[in-house]
Amino acid sequence: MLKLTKKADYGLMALKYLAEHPETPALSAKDVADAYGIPAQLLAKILQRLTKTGLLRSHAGMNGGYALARDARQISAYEVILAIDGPFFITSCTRGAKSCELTPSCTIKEPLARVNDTIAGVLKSISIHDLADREHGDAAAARDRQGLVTLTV
Amino acid sequence: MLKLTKKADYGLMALKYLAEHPETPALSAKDVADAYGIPAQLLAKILQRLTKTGLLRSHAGMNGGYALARDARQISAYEVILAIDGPFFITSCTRGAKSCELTPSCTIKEPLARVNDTIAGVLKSISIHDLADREHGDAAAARDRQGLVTLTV
DNA sequence: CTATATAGGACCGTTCAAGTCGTATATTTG
DNA sequence: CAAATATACGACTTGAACGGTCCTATATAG
Repeated sequence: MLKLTKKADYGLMALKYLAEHPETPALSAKDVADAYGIPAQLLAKILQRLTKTGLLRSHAGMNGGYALARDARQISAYEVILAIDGPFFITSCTRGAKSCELTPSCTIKEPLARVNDTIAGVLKSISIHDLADREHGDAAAARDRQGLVTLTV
Repeated sequence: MLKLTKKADYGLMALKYLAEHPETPALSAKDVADAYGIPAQLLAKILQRLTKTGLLRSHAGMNGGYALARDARQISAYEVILAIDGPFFITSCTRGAKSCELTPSCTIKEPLARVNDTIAGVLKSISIHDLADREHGDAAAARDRQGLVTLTV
């Protein structure tokens, strides 16, 4: 429980891979799938979804494939997960939902909604660029050393 | 996705309810279930599990039931979720696991493991007491005002 | 002894993630 | 043009996990 779906995992891995190969104009779903040993057809659908939500740009035909629609720094893990898995909520009953099935009995939701927000905040603070090139001495590495994101719950 | 199971939800609600009724020596699973409209048998098994993990103390027979084994301040949401749903990990491949199926292809896991730790940290910082009595002017309310927990990612 | 509880195993239905298949369409290249 | 390569997309299958019920055994208060 509290798991990312494999699709979201695959999506993040694929975007990271694309971010690591900025020289190539486009990489096919098969290219990426082979690189990670992911089912190609499944990854294709994931990338199609990311294209529809505007995170990727696609090009059909030979030598076609996918490329990041924006700079890797401008794409957050949150966006990717949201695009693939849809909105996530820790609790069954959301704060936004007008009425939970157990209303008003479910008094637990308000505090947990804040946990939810915290998680979202963390995911928003992580970019595809952070996932890639973690070994280089850049912002991501600096974050490693002394902690960049500070959240208040 | 990234959802708590209903069982964990129920467990948190039940503990909160117990924390709100410190005067009664014990509340039966049925009492709590009725209070929230939760299936009694299901809740019973959840409470049994929490008893086995030491978060609750049980007493069979008439006027029996469950009571918190510790002060509500000393029981974290993390413990409850862990007891009910087992260890949770954001990614399929854990940092602890010696080899993920995709090793070494899954290069995404390290950054996400830190997200995982962050979430765990947030859940550890929330006690059953925080869930209950949120309206009273205590630590929980103070936390509302200016933020208590500060995490570094 | 009886009513009320916990304890716990067996079982079932539904849902959903994960993956496959098939087909239509676009595009490059020979 | 034709063939090869890709995206686009809907339908389908399979397996596991969640949510929930049922049944039985045991403990205990009155």
